[in-house]
Amino acid sequence: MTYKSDFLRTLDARRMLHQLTDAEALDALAARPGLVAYIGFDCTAPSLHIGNLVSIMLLRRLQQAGGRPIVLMGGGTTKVGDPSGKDASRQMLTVADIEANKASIKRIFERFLHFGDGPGDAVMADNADWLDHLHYIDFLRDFGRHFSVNRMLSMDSVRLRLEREQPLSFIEFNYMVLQAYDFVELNKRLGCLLQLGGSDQWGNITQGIDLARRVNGAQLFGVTTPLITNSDGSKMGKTAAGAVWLHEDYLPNWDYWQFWRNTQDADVGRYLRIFTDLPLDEIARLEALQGAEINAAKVALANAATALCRGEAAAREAEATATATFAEGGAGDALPRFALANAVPLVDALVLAGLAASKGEARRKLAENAVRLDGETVTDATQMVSAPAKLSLGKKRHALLV
RNA sequence: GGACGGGUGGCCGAGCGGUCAAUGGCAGCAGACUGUAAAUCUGCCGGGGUAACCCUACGUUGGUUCAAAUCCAACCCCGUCCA
Repeated sequence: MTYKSDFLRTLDARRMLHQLTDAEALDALAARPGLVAYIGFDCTAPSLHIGNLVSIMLLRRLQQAGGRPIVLMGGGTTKVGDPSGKDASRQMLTVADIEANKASIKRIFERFLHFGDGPGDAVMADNADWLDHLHYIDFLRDFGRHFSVNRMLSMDSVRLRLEREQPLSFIEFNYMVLQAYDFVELNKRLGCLLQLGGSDQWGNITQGIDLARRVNGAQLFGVTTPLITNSDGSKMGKTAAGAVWLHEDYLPNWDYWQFWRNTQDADVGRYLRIFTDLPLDEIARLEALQGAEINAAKVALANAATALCRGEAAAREAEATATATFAEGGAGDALPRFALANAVPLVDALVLAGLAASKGEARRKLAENAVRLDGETVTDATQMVSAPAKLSLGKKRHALLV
């Protein structure tokens, strides 16, 4: 269908729509300014990662379309743990960890959203504010009676776990109940009418919609995005170092830029649409590039995505470093640097520079002719290395000893 | 509470007294080919050591044995069914 509202039209054009409830009514609602929508973020790690980025972009697009985004920190729900899409229950996080994660995560959103008190400004909420002090019996009587266990058992998040005979504890079983209640609470407190999320959140979202209708007759809406995978079907956002963190403290700008730069050909257009604000006609042009020329599209993607999350300067520095390092065979400023006071054997230098996890691995890589020192292939583990020098493992990984 | 099944390296999953640092698959890393792509092929893939070799590891703790991931005991955890 064609949407009247900027918001849904944009999401559709950028292929960020998976499922939505009552499309026509929602479209009408979104066509008026000031639609309030929320997404919840659990505080399971001190930084969000690429997997959360679609959700963040969703809020950004809402704000760009004149809506009001609510970032809901899961200060309360993180204490319970979402079973969606998982086989094993997450290790229980301590309250102190959750608080620390929350404080750290909050900072990320300021890059993507404008916060404030105006009608279109984003606001931050924390479900710990209402979940931490729930009275169990009251809650069961007021809300618990609206949940059908029969139905909950049929929801993917639960059913798949049970079918695979994976453990599911009662605490996790409660997660969707709490998330449903969040929606009702945000509706009451902030006039929130829409919950956004990844496709794995559909069940949780519809539970909230149903609960609101039963409790106070409100009509709420839900929109989910498709699960973003690489075109080869693998999970997006994994690198050698693990997750691709949005937070600079957990992943340097250079690596963040490189992550996008190394996107597979087949994914470039899709990622440009979802993860950048570049105009769609520009994206169409970039996407159409053939052969080696598509590298230009990848640079554009890396620049735009990095600029959003890390700032323009970071993007420019990373691009300059990439040119100096790959095109010119030299070394750019953004390469990782490691202080080296005295000459050390090559194996130790490789470990120090983070190119090998252990000396054994360093030796193996040397034996594979994978190591270069200032551009020359080296194989002698006992060779002494002193600063300044550029160490390279393979074609892509470089480090400067200074 | 009872019966049965199970807990193995990042994940899945073999092994069920020695030849086991542990088959295989996935993921990952590197090499070749390329375009810092994909696909494909090749090698590597617990730690230390130039090496011989040493150390750590198969839920936990003890035990049997010359020798245990493999046998025994207790305990912890999980699943299925029963109460």
